[in-house]
Amino acid sequence: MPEQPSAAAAADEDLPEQMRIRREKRARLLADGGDAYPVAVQRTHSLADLRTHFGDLPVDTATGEHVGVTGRVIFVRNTGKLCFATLREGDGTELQAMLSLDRAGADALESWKRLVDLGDIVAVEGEVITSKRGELSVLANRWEMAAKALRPLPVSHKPMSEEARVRQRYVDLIMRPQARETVRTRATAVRALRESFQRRGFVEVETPMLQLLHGGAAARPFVTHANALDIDLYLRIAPELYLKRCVVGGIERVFEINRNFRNEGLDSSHSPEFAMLEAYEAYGDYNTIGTLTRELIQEAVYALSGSHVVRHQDGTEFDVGGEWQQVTLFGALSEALGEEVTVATPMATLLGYADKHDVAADPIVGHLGPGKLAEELFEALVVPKLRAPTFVRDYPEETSPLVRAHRAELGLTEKWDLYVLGFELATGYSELVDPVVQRERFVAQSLLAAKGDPDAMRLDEDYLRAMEHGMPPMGGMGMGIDRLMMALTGLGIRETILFPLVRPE
RNA sequence: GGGCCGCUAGCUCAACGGCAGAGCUGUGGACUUUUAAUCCAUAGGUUCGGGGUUCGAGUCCCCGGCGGCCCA
Repeated sequence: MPEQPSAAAAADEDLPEQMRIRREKRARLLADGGDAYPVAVQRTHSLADLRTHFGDLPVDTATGEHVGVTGRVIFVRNTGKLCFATLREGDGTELQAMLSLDRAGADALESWKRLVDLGDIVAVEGEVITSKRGELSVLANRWEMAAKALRPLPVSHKPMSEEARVRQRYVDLIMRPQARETVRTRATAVRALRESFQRRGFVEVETPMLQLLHGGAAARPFVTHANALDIDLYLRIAPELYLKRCVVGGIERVFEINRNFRNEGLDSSHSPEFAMLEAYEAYGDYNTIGTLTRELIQEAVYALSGSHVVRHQDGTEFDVGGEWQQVTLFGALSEALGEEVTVATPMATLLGYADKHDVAADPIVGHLGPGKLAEELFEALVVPKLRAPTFVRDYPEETSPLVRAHRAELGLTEKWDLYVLGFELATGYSELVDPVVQRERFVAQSLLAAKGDPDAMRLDEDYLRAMEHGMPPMGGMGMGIDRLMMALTGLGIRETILFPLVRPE
Protein backbone atom coordinates (compact mmCIF):
# COMPACT_ATOMS: atom_id res chain seq x y z
CA MET A 1 0.00 0.00 0.00
CA PRO A 2 1.55 3.35 -0.99
CA GLU A 3 2.24 5.47 2.08
CA GLN A 4 1.35 9.10 1.76
CA PRO A 5 2.69 10.66 4.91
CA SER A 6 2.11 14.18 3.66
CA ALA A 7 -1.56 13.47 3.03
CA ALA A 8 -1.89 11.76 6.40
CA ALA A 9 -0.18 14.67 8.09
CA ALA A 10 -2.48 17.09 6.30
CA ALA A 11 -5.50 15.10 7.46
CA ASP A 12 -4.16 15.24 11.01
CA GLU A 13 -3.81 18.99 10.69
CA ASP A 14 -7.55 19.21 10.06
CA LEU A 15 -8.48 17.27 13.17
CA PRO A 16 -9.75 19.00 16.24
CA GLU A 17 -6.96 19.55 18.74
CA GLN A 18 -8.17 16.87 21.14
CA MET A 19 -8.20 14.17 18.50
CA ARG A 20 -4.83 15.23 17.13
CA ILE A 21 -3.32 15.04 20.59
CA ARG A 22 -4.71 11.58 21.24
CA ARG A 23 -3.14 10.37 17.99
CA GLU A 24 0.14 11.87 19.11
CA LYS A 25 -0.16 10.00 22.40
CA ARG A 26 -0.76 6.77 20.51
CA ALA A 27 2.37 7.44 18.44
CA ARG A 28 4.27 8.21 21.63
CA LEU A 29 3.28 4.86 23.15
CA LEU A 30 4.71 3.11 20.09
CA ALA A 31 7.83 5.28 20.06
CA ASP A 32 8.46 4.40 23.71
CA GLY A 33 8.47 0.73 22.71
CA GLY A 34 4.99 0.07 24.05
CA ASP A 35 1.77 -0.74 22.31
CA ALA A 36 -1.45 1.25 22.00
CA TYR A 37 -3.44 -1.87 21.10
CA PRO A 38 -1.70 -4.94 22.55
CA VAL A 39 -2.98 -8.35 21.56
CA ALA A 40 -3.43 -9.31 25.21
CA VAL A 41 -3.22 -7.74 28.65
CA GLN A 42 -2.96 -9.30 32.08
CA ARG A 43 -6.43 -9.68 33.58
CA THR A 44 -6.76 -11.97 36.59
CA HIS A 45 -10.06 -10.61 37.92
CA SER A 46 -13.01 -8.66 36.69
CA LEU A 47 -13.80 -5.50 38.63
CA ALA A 48 -17.00 -7.21 39.75
CA ASP A 49 -14.92 -10.12 41.13
CA LEU A 50 -12.95 -7.73 43.29
CA ARG A 51 -16.08 -5.93 44.46
CA THR A 52 -17.50 -9.30 45.45
CA HIS A 53 -14.40 -10.67 47.17
CA PHE A 54 -13.36 -7.47 48.89
CA GLY A 55 -16.73 -5.94 49.53
CA ASP A 56 -16.33 -4.66 53.06
CA LEU A 57 -12.75 -3.75 53.84
CA PRO A 58 -11.99 -1.15 56.46
CA VAL A 59 -10.48 2.17 55.44
CA ASP A 60 -6.78 2.17 54.47
CA THR A 61 -6.31 -1.59 54.21
CA ALA A 62 -3.58 -3.40 52.31
CA THR A 63 -4.70 -6.93 51.44
CA GLY A 64 -1.48 -8.30 50.02
CA GLU A 65 -3.53 -9.65 47.10
CA HIS A 66 -2.01 -8.88 43.71
CA VAL A 67 -4.33 -8.74 40.72
CA GLY A 68 -4.53 -7.59 37.13
CA VAL A 69 -7.63 -5.64 36.15
CA THR A 70 -8.83 -3.77 33.09
CA GLY A 71 -11.36 -1.09 32.44
CA ARG A 72 -12.24 2.08 30.62
CA VAL A 73 -10.97 5.21 32.28
CA ILE A 74 -14.05 7.30 33.00
CA PHE A 75 -12.68 9.70 35.56
CA VAL A 76 -9.18 10.85 36.52
CA ARG A 77 -7.76 12.81 39.41
CA ASN A 78 -4.04 13.30 39.03
CA THR A 79 -1.94 14.92 41.70
CA GLY A 80 1.81 15.35 41.74
CA LYS A 81 2.92 11.96 43.00
CA LEU A 82 -0.37 10.11 43.29
CA CYS A 83 -2.96 9.49 40.58
CA PHE A 84 -6.49 8.20 40.84
CA ALA A 85 -8.61 6.87 38.00
CA THR A 86 -12.04 5.31 37.98
CA LEU A 87 -12.19 2.26 35.72
CA ARG A 88 -15.44 0.91 34.35
CA GLU A 89 -15.94 -2.52 32.79
CA GLY A 90 -18.65 -4.02 30.63
CA ASP A 91 -21.36 -4.65 33.19
CA GLY A 92 -21.00 -1.15 34.57
CA THR A 93 -18.98 -2.11 37.63
CA GLU A 94 -16.50 0.60 38.57
CA LEU A 95 -13.30 0.38 40.54
CA GLN A 96 -10.60 2.84 41.41
CA ALA A 97 -7.04 2.45 40.21
CA MET A 98 -4.25 4.29 42.04
CA LEU A 99 -0.73 5.02 40.87
CA SER A 100 1.76 6.30 43.40
CA LEU A 101 5.33 7.44 42.94
CA ASP A 102 6.73 5.05 45.54
CA ARG A 103 4.85 2.00 44.24
CA ALA A 104 4.82 2.41 40.47
CA GLY A 105 7.95 4.50 40.08
CA ALA A 106 8.60 7.82 38.39
CA ASP A 107 8.57 6.52 34.81
CA ALA A 108 5.24 4.71 35.08
CA LEU A 109 3.66 7.66 36.87
CA GLU A 110 4.96 10.12 34.31
CA SER A 111 3.84 8.08 31.32
CA TRP A 112 0.43 7.55 32.94
CA LYS A 113 -0.05 11.28 33.36
CA ARG A 114 1.27 12.01 29.90
CA LEU A 115 -0.49 9.30 27.88
CA VAL A 116 -3.74 8.27 29.55
CA ASP A 117 -6.93 10.10 28.61
CA LEU A 118 -10.54 9.73 29.60
CA GLY A 119 -12.01 6.95 27.50
CA ASP A 120 -8.84 4.87 27.20
CA ILE A 121 -9.02 1.23 28.18
CA VAL A 122 -6.14 0.37 30.48
CA ALA A 123 -4.76 -2.64 32.31
CA VAL A 124 -3.50 -2.15 35.84
CA GLU A 125 -1.49 -4.64 37.86
CA GLY A 126 -1.12 -4.19 41.59
CA GLU A 127 -2.35 -4.78 45.09
CA VAL A 128 -5.94 -4.66 46.23
CA ILE A 129 -6.24 -1.95 48.87
CA THR A 130 -8.66 0.57 50.24
CA SER A 131 -7.73 4.23 50.11
CA LYS A 132 -7.69 6.58 53.08
CA ARG A 133 -11.21 7.51 52.09
CA GLY A 134 -12.19 3.81 52.10
CA GLU A 135 -12.47 3.40 48.33
CA LEU A 136 -11.68 -0.11 47.12
CA SER A 137 -8.74 0.28 44.73
CA VAL A 138 -5.95 -1.43 42.90
CA LEU A 139 -2.65 0.23 43.82
CA ALA A 140 -0.59 -0.22 40.69
CA ASN A 141 2.88 -1.69 40.40
CA ARG A 142 2.60 -1.18 36.66
CA TRP A 143 0.07 -0.16 34.06
CA GLU A 144 -0.40 -0.81 30.38
CA MET A 145 -2.56 0.67 27.66
CA ALA A 146 -5.16 -1.89 26.57
CA ALA A 147 -6.78 0.29 23.89
CA LYS A 148 -6.07 3.95 23.27
CA ALA A 149 -9.18 6.03 22.58
CA LEU A 150 -8.61 8.50 19.75
CA ARG A 151 -11.84 10.37 20.33
CA PRO A 152 -12.87 12.24 23.48
CA LEU A 153 -15.92 11.13 25.44
CA PRO A 154 -18.85 13.49 25.87
CA VAL A 155 -19.24 15.32 29.18
CA SER A 156 -20.47 12.83 31.73
CA HIS A 157 -22.51 15.31 33.74
CA LYS A 158 -24.74 16.49 30.91
CA PRO A 159 -27.06 14.12 29.06
CA MET A 160 -26.20 13.54 25.42
CA SER A 161 -28.80 14.70 22.93
CA GLU A 162 -31.23 12.00 21.93
CA GLU A 163 -29.89 12.08 18.39
CA ALA A 164 -26.30 11.60 19.53
CA ARG A 165 -27.38 8.68 21.72
CA VAL A 166 -29.11 6.93 18.85
CA ARG A 167 -26.50 7.62 16.19
CA GLN A 168 -23.56 6.68 18.37
CA ARG A 169 -25.05 4.02 20.58
CA TYR A 170 -21.58 2.76 21.49
CA VAL A 171 -20.91 6.09 23.17
CA ASP A 172 -24.34 6.02 24.80
CA LEU A 173 -23.55 2.58 26.18
CA ILE A 174 -20.21 3.77 27.54
CA MET A 175 -21.71 6.81 29.19
CA ARG A 176 -25.13 5.77 30.42
CA PRO A 177 -25.71 2.83 32.77
CA GLN A 178 -29.39 2.92 31.84
CA ALA A 179 -28.53 2.27 28.19
CA ARG A 180 -26.63 -0.86 29.17
CA GLU A 181 -29.42 -1.89 31.51
CA THR A 182 -31.94 -1.62 28.69
CA VAL A 183 -29.89 -4.04 26.59
CA ARG A 184 -29.80 -6.54 29.42
CA THR A 185 -33.48 -6.08 30.20
CA ARG A 186 -34.31 -6.93 26.62
CA ALA A 187 -32.09 -10.02 26.64
CA THR A 188 -33.67 -11.20 29.88
CA ALA A 189 -37.20 -10.66 28.61
CA VAL A 190 -36.58 -12.48 25.33
CA ARG A 191 -34.91 -15.37 27.13
CA ALA A 192 -37.91 -15.59 29.48
CA LEU A 193 -40.26 -15.74 26.49
CA ARG A 194 -38.29 -18.61 24.97
CA GLU A 195 -38.21 -20.47 28.26
CA SER A 196 -41.95 -20.02 28.73
CA PHE A 197 -42.58 -21.45 25.28
CA GLN A 198 -40.22 -24.33 25.89
CA ARG A 199 -41.97 -25.27 29.15
CA ARG A 200 -45.24 -25.49 27.22
CA GLY A 201 -43.87 -27.70 24.45
CA PHE A 202 -43.63 -25.02 21.75
CA VAL A 203 -41.01 -25.45 19.02
CA GLU A 204 -39.03 -22.44 17.78
CA VAL A 205 -38.56 -22.24 14.02
CA GLU A 206 -37.09 -19.75 11.56
CA THR A 207 -39.17 -19.03 8.47
CA PRO A 208 -38.24 -17.06 5.35
CA MET A 209 -37.51 -13.36 5.49
CA LEU A 210 -37.11 -13.18 1.71
CA GLN A 211 -40.49 -14.04 0.27
CA LEU A 212 -42.03 -14.29 -3.19
CA LEU A 213 -45.28 -12.94 -1.80
CA HIS A 214 -45.63 -10.82 1.29
CA GLY A 215 -48.51 -11.79 3.47
CA GLY A 216 -49.81 -12.32 6.96
CA ALA A 217 -50.46 -8.67 7.67
CA ALA A 218 -51.64 -5.47 6.07
CA ALA A 219 -48.52 -3.44 5.45
CA ARG A 220 -46.30 -2.05 2.73
CA PRO A 221 -43.28 -4.29 2.10
CA PHE A 222 -39.66 -3.60 1.17
CA VAL A 223 -38.76 -4.95 -2.24
CA THR A 224 -35.40 -6.47 -3.11
CA HIS A 225 -34.02 -8.44 -5.99
CA ALA A 226 -32.58 -11.96 -6.25
CA ASN A 227 -29.97 -11.90 -9.00
CA ALA A 228 -29.74 -15.70 -9.28
CA LEU A 229 -33.45 -16.02 -10.09
CA ASP A 230 -33.80 -12.55 -11.60
CA ILE A 231 -36.98 -11.96 -9.63
CA ASP A 232 -38.06 -9.37 -7.12
CA LEU A 233 -38.51 -10.59 -3.57
CA TYR A 234 -40.21 -9.03 -0.60
CA LEU A 235 -38.79 -8.73 2.87
CA ARG A 236 -41.38 -10.32 5.06
CA ILE A 237 -43.97 -8.24 6.83
CA ALA A 238 -44.98 -11.22 9.01
CA PRO A 239 -44.07 -14.90 9.43
CA GLU A 240 -47.70 -15.92 9.88
CA LEU A 241 -48.35 -17.85 6.68
CA TYR A 242 -45.19 -19.93 7.10
CA LEU A 243 -45.84 -20.72 10.74
CA LYS A 244 -49.30 -21.92 9.80
CA ARG A 245 -47.74 -24.14 7.12
CA CYS A 246 -45.72 -25.61 10.00
CA VAL A 247 -48.91 -26.39 11.90
CA VAL A 248 -50.34 -28.10 8.80
CA GLY A 249 -47.20 -30.24 8.80
CA GLY A 250 -47.73 -31.29 12.40
CA ILE A 251 -45.61 -28.86 14.38
CA GLU A 252 -48.65 -28.21 16.48
CA ARG A 253 -47.15 -25.70 18.88
CA VAL A 254 -44.80 -23.40 17.04
CA PHE A 255 -43.32 -19.96 17.53
CA GLU A 256 -40.79 -17.61 16.02
CA ILE A 257 -39.03 -14.56 17.41
CA ASN A 258 -37.48 -12.67 14.55
CA ARG A 259 -37.43 -9.51 12.49
CA ASN A 260 -40.21 -8.13 10.29
CA PHE A 261 -39.83 -5.27 7.84
CA ARG A 262 -42.48 -2.73 6.97
CA ASN A 263 -41.84 0.06 4.52
CA GLU A 264 -43.73 2.69 6.44
CA GLY A 265 -43.09 5.77 8.49
CA LEU A 266 -40.76 5.86 11.42
CA ASP A 267 -41.58 7.74 14.58
CA SER A 268 -41.43 7.29 18.34
CA SER A 269 -43.45 4.06 18.18
CA HIS A 270 -42.70 2.67 14.70
CA SER A 271 -39.49 1.28 13.26
CA PRO A 272 -39.16 -0.11 9.70
CA GLU A 273 -37.54 -3.24 11.08
CA PHE A 274 -38.82 -4.63 14.31
CA ALA A 275 -38.66 -7.86 16.26
CA MET A 276 -41.86 -9.84 16.33
CA LEU A 277 -43.05 -12.85 18.23
CA GLU A 278 -45.67 -15.07 16.65
CA ALA A 279 -47.04 -18.30 18.11
CA TYR A 280 -49.62 -20.83 16.94
CA GLU A 281 -51.29 -23.49 19.00
CA ALA A 282 -53.23 -26.28 17.30
CA TYR A 283 -56.52 -27.12 19.05
CA GLY A 284 -56.40 -23.78 20.80
CA ASP A 285 -58.45 -20.66 20.04
CA TYR A 286 -58.37 -16.97 20.82
CA ASN A 287 -59.20 -17.71 24.44
CA THR A 288 -56.35 -20.13 25.05
CA ILE A 289 -53.88 -18.03 23.09
CA GLY A 290 -54.95 -15.00 25.14
CA THR A 291 -54.19 -16.88 28.33
CA LEU A 292 -50.82 -17.93 26.89
CA THR A 293 -50.03 -14.33 25.97
CA ARG A 294 -50.87 -13.09 29.46
CA GLU A 295 -48.72 -15.78 31.03
CA LEU A 296 -45.81 -15.09 28.67
CA ILE A 297 -45.82 -11.44 29.65
CA GLN A 298 -46.30 -12.16 33.34
CA GLU A 299 -43.40 -14.62 33.30
CA ALA A 300 -41.19 -12.13 31.46
CA VAL A 301 -42.04 -9.50 34.06
CA TYR A 302 -41.28 -12.00 36.78
CA ALA A 303 -37.90 -12.76 35.21
CA LEU A 304 -37.10 -9.04 35.35
CA SER A 305 -38.45 -7.97 38.70
CA GLY A 306 -39.11 -11.16 40.65
CA SER A 307 -42.78 -10.19 40.85
CA HIS A 308 -45.62 -9.21 38.57
CA VAL A 309 -44.91 -5.54 39.12
CA VAL A 310 -43.41 -3.75 36.13
CA ARG A 311 -40.87 -1.16 37.16
CA HIS A 312 -40.01 1.54 34.65
CA GLN A 313 -36.68 3.29 34.71
CA ASP A 314 -38.45 6.52 35.68
CA GLY A 315 -39.78 4.80 38.81
CA THR A 316 -43.41 4.27 37.81
CA GLU A 317 -44.77 0.85 38.65
CA PHE A 318 -47.81 -1.11 37.64
CA ASP A 319 -49.05 -4.57 38.45
CA VAL A 320 -49.76 -7.04 35.65
CA GLY A 321 -50.56 -9.98 37.92
CA GLY A 322 -53.77 -11.98 37.91
CA GLU A 323 -56.44 -12.00 35.20
CA TRP A 324 -56.63 -9.05 32.83
CA GLN A 325 -59.59 -6.92 31.89
CA GLN A 326 -61.54 -8.08 28.81
CA VAL A 327 -63.91 -5.89 26.81
CA THR A 328 -65.45 -6.19 23.36
CA LEU A 329 -64.66 -3.65 20.66
CA PHE A 330 -68.25 -2.59 20.14
CA GLY A 331 -69.05 -2.75 23.84
CA ALA A 332 -66.20 -0.41 24.72
CA LEU A 333 -67.01 1.86 21.77
CA SER A 334 -70.69 2.01 22.73
CA GLU A 335 -69.72 3.00 26.23
CA ALA A 336 -67.39 5.73 24.99
CA LEU A 337 -70.05 7.10 22.61
CA GLY A 338 -72.93 6.72 25.02
CA GLU A 339 -74.82 5.15 22.12
CA GLU A 340 -75.35 1.51 21.28
CA VAL A 341 -73.08 0.60 18.37
CA THR A 342 -72.82 -2.84 16.79
CA VAL A 343 -71.25 -4.34 13.71
CA ALA A 344 -74.60 -3.74 12.03
CA THR A 345 -74.64 0.00 12.71
CA PRO A 346 -74.87 1.73 9.31
CA MET A 347 -72.06 3.81 7.84
CA ALA A 348 -74.06 7.05 7.95
CA THR A 349 -74.66 6.72 11.69
CA LEU A 350 -70.98 6.03 12.34
CA LEU A 351 -69.94 9.00 10.20
CA GLY A 352 -72.22 11.09 12.36
CA TYR A 353 -70.42 9.94 15.51
CA ALA A 354 -67.05 10.53 13.84
CA ASP A 355 -68.06 14.06 13.00
CA LYS A 356 -69.47 14.69 16.47
CA HIS A 357 -66.26 13.52 18.15
CA ASP A 358 -63.89 15.15 15.67
CA VAL A 359 -62.50 11.87 14.38
CA ALA A 360 -61.33 12.28 10.79
CA ALA A 361 -62.27 9.41 8.49
CA ASP A 362 -59.06 8.31 6.79
CA PRO A 363 -59.21 10.03 3.39
CA ILE A 364 -56.49 7.88 1.76
CA VAL A 365 -58.42 4.65 2.03
CA GLY A 366 -61.28 5.10 -0.40
CA HIS A 367 -62.82 1.78 0.53
CA LEU A 368 -63.41 2.77 4.14
CA GLY A 369 -66.23 0.58 5.37
CA PRO A 370 -68.26 0.69 8.58
CA GLY A 371 -66.04 -1.90 10.28
CA LYS A 372 -62.90 0.11 9.55
CA LEU A 373 -64.59 3.29 10.70
CA ALA A 374 -65.74 1.64 13.92
CA GLU A 375 -62.13 0.63 14.57
CA GLU A 376 -60.90 4.15 13.90
CA LEU A 377 -63.48 5.54 16.31
CA PHE A 378 -62.35 2.98 18.86
CA GLU A 379 -58.69 3.87 18.39
CA ALA A 380 -59.40 7.55 18.78
CA LEU A 381 -61.86 7.43 21.65
CA VAL A 382 -60.99 4.36 23.72
CA VAL A 383 -57.40 3.25 23.12
CA PRO A 384 -55.67 6.22 24.79
CA LYS A 385 -57.47 5.33 28.04
CA LEU A 386 -56.36 1.70 28.07
CA ARG A 387 -53.46 1.85 30.52
CA ALA A 388 -53.82 -1.46 32.39
CA PRO A 389 -53.46 -4.56 30.20
CA THR A 390 -56.79 -5.03 28.40
CA PHE A 391 -57.93 -7.58 25.86
CA VAL A 392 -60.24 -5.96 23.32
CA ARG A 393 -62.23 -8.72 21.64
CA ASP A 394 -64.41 -9.44 18.61
CA TYR A 395 -63.37 -7.28 15.68
CA PRO A 396 -65.39 -6.79 12.49
CA GLU A 397 -64.83 -9.36 9.75
CA GLU A 398 -64.20 -6.58 7.25
CA THR A 399 -60.81 -5.66 8.74
CA SER A 400 -59.55 -9.12 9.65
CA PRO A 401 -59.21 -11.22 6.48
CA LEU A 402 -57.16 -13.99 8.07
CA VAL A 403 -59.44 -14.54 11.08
CA ARG A 404 -62.30 -16.97 11.27
CA ALA A 405 -65.88 -15.84 11.79
CA HIS A 406 -67.09 -15.57 15.37
CA ARG A 407 -68.76 -18.76 16.51
CA ALA A 408 -71.76 -16.83 17.89
CA GLU A 409 -71.81 -13.25 16.56
CA LEU A 410 -72.58 -12.58 12.91
CA GLY A 411 -70.15 -10.22 11.14
CA LEU A 412 -67.53 -10.43 13.87
CA THR A 413 -64.31 -12.40 14.15
CA GLU A 414 -62.63 -14.15 17.04
CA LYS A 415 -59.81 -11.66 17.37
CA TRP A 416 -58.44 -9.73 20.27
CA ASP A 417 -55.96 -6.90 20.52
CA LEU A 418 -54.03 -6.50 23.75
CA TYR A 419 -53.61 -2.88 24.80
CA VAL A 420 -51.34 -1.57 27.53
CA LEU A 421 -50.24 1.97 28.37
CA GLY A 422 -52.40 3.22 25.52
CA PHE A 423 -50.80 1.24 22.72
CA GLU A 424 -51.36 -2.08 21.00
CA LEU A 425 -48.97 -4.71 22.32
CA ALA A 426 -50.23 -7.95 20.82
CA THR A 427 -53.01 -9.46 18.76
CA GLY A 428 -54.54 -12.93 18.81
CA TYR A 429 -57.01 -14.94 16.77
CA SER A 430 -58.99 -18.05 16.40
CA GLU A 431 -57.31 -18.70 13.09
CA LEU A 432 -59.17 -19.16 9.83
CA VAL A 433 -58.49 -22.73 8.71
CA ASP A 434 -61.11 -23.21 5.97
CA PRO A 435 -59.27 -23.03 2.61
CA VAL A 436 -62.41 -22.17 0.67
CA VAL A 437 -63.27 -19.21 2.88
CA GLN A 438 -59.61 -18.20 2.90
CA ARG A 439 -59.59 -18.14 -0.91
CA GLU A 440 -62.65 -15.89 -0.94
CA ARG A 441 -60.99 -13.50 1.51
CA PHE A 442 -57.80 -13.45 -0.57
CA VAL A 443 -59.77 -12.68 -3.71
CA ALA A 444 -61.49 -9.80 -1.97
CA GLN A 445 -58.09 -8.50 -0.85
CA SER A 446 -56.75 -8.79 -4.39
CA LEU A 447 -59.56 -6.58 -5.59
CA LEU A 448 -58.58 -3.98 -3.01
CA ALA A 449 -54.98 -4.25 -4.17
CA ALA A 450 -56.12 -3.80 -7.78
CA LYS A 451 -57.95 -0.68 -6.65
CA GLY A 452 -54.67 0.66 -5.34
CA ASP A 453 -54.61 -0.19 -1.62
CA PRO A 454 -50.88 -0.79 -1.03
CA ASP A 455 -51.59 -2.54 2.29
CA ALA A 456 -53.91 -5.18 0.81
CA MET A 457 -52.78 -8.79 0.79
CA ARG A 458 -51.98 -10.80 -2.32
CA LEU A 459 -53.42 -14.21 -3.13
CA ASP A 460 -50.95 -16.83 -1.91
CA GLU A 461 -51.67 -20.00 -3.90
CA ASP A 462 -49.08 -22.09 -2.08
CA TYR A 463 -50.52 -21.14 1.27
CA LEU A 464 -53.98 -22.15 0.07
CA ARG A 465 -52.53 -25.47 -1.12
CA ALA A 466 -51.13 -26.02 2.37
CA MET A 467 -54.51 -25.26 3.91
CA GLU A 468 -56.20 -27.63 1.49
CA HIS A 469 -54.22 -30.44 3.10
CA GLY A 470 -56.11 -29.79 6.31
CA MET A 471 -55.23 -27.20 8.93
CA PRO A 472 -56.29 -28.04 12.48
CA PRO A 473 -58.29 -25.54 14.50
CA MET A 474 -55.86 -23.25 16.26
CA GLY A 475 -55.23 -20.07 18.13
CA GLY A 476 -52.49 -17.69 17.04
CA MET A 477 -50.90 -14.56 18.42
CA GLY A 478 -48.36 -11.93 17.47
CA MET A 479 -46.53 -9.52 19.74
CA GLY A 480 -44.02 -6.82 18.93
CA ILE A 481 -40.91 -7.40 21.00
CA ASP A 482 -40.00 -3.73 20.77
CA ARG A 483 -43.48 -2.83 21.92
CA LEU A 484 -43.12 -5.28 24.80
CA MET A 485 -39.88 -3.56 25.75
CA MET A 486 -41.63 -0.21 25.66
CA ALA A 487 -44.25 -1.58 28.03
CA LEU A 488 -41.63 -3.10 30.33
CA THR A 489 -39.32 -0.09 30.44
CA GLY A 490 -41.50 2.92 29.62
CA LEU A 491 -38.97 3.94 26.96
CA GLY A 492 -39.52 5.04 23.35
CA ILE A 493 -38.94 2.53 20.60
CA ARG A 494 -35.63 4.12 19.59
CA GLU A 495 -34.33 3.48 23.08
CA THR A 496 -35.34 -0.18 23.10
CA ILE A 497 -33.74 -0.90 19.71
CA LEU A 498 -29.98 -0.78 19.97
CA PHE A 499 -29.32 0.57 16.50
CA PRO A 500 -32.53 1.98 15.02
CA LEU A 501 -32.56 3.20 11.44
CA VAL A 502 -31.70 6.89 11.22
CA ARG A 503 -31.21 9.13 8.27
CA PRO A 504 -27.64 9.21 7.04
CA GLU A 505 -25.58 12.03 8.52
C1' G B 1 -48.20 15.12 4.29
C1' G B 2 -49.14 19.80 7.71
C1' G B 3 -47.70 23.00 11.91
C1' C B 4 -44.21 24.43 15.67
C1' C B 5 -39.24 24.30 17.83
C1' G B 6 -34.08 23.45 17.27
C1' C B 7 -28.93 23.01 14.76
C1' U B 8 -22.97 27.85 17.70
C1' A B 9 -15.83 24.86 20.41
C1' G B 10 -14.80 17.59 21.49
C1' C B 11 -19.72 17.63 24.88
C1' U B 12 -23.83 20.63 27.11
C1' C B 13 -25.34 25.43 26.23
C1' A B 14 -25.13 31.40 26.15
C1' A B 15 -24.73 35.73 22.97
C1' C B 16 -30.73 43.13 21.84
C1' G B 17 -28.80 43.38 14.11
C1' G B 18 -22.69 45.83 16.59
C1' C B 19 -15.33 42.54 19.11
C1' A B 20 -18.60 34.70 19.08
C1' G B 21 -18.71 33.42 24.98
C1' A B 22 -19.24 30.00 29.55
C1' G B 23 -18.86 25.26 32.09
C1' C B 24 -16.81 20.59 31.43
C1' U B 25 -13.06 18.39 28.20
C1' G B 26 -7.90 19.52 26.15
C1' U B 27 -2.87 21.69 26.75
C1' G B 28 1.34 23.68 30.28
C1' G B 29 2.33 24.06 35.56
C1' A B 30 1.53 23.01 41.34
C1' C B 31 -0.25 19.19 44.60
C1' U B 32 0.85 11.49 47.96
C1' U B 33 -5.80 10.33 49.35
C1' U B 34 -8.93 12.09 45.17
C1' U B 35 -14.62 10.86 44.28
C1' A B 36 -18.01 16.23 38.77
C1' A B 37 -10.83 17.13 43.15
C1' U B 38 -8.64 22.08 43.83
C1' C B 39 -5.42 26.26 42.29
C1' C B 40 -2.59 29.16 38.31
C1' A B 41 -1.95 29.79 33.06
C1' U B 42 -3.69 28.69 28.18
C1' A B 43 -5.61 26.72 23.43
C1' G B 44 -9.85 25.63 20.81
C1' G B 45 -15.03 28.20 15.81
C1' U B 46 -16.80 26.99 7.81
C1' U B 47 -22.24 29.63 14.19
C1' C B 48 -25.83 22.94 9.38
C1' G B 49 -25.41 24.43 3.71
C1' G B 50 -26.73 28.08 -0.15
C1' G B 51 -28.73 32.76 -1.47
C1' G B 52 -30.71 37.66 0.00
C1' U B 53 -31.59 42.38 3.05
C1' U B 54 -28.04 45.63 5.67
C1' C B 55 -22.62 50.13 6.73
C1' G B 56 -22.63 45.50 9.53
C1' A B 57 -26.04 38.85 10.01
C1' G B 58 -25.06 33.43 14.76
C1' U B 59 -29.29 36.89 15.07
C1' C B 60 -33.79 39.31 9.91
C1' C B 61 -35.88 37.11 4.93
C1' C B 62 -35.94 32.96 1.14
C1' C B 63 -34.45 27.94 -0.41
C1' G B 64 -32.38 23.35 1.08
C1' G B 65 -30.45 19.52 4.84
C1' C B 66 -30.81 17.06 9.57
C1' G B 67 -33.27 16.38 14.28
C1' G B 68 -37.26 16.82 17.96
C1' C B 69 -42.45 17.63 19.38
C1' C B 70 -47.61 17.93 17.97
C1' C B 71 -51.34 16.82 14.27
C1' A B 72 -53.05 13.72 10.03
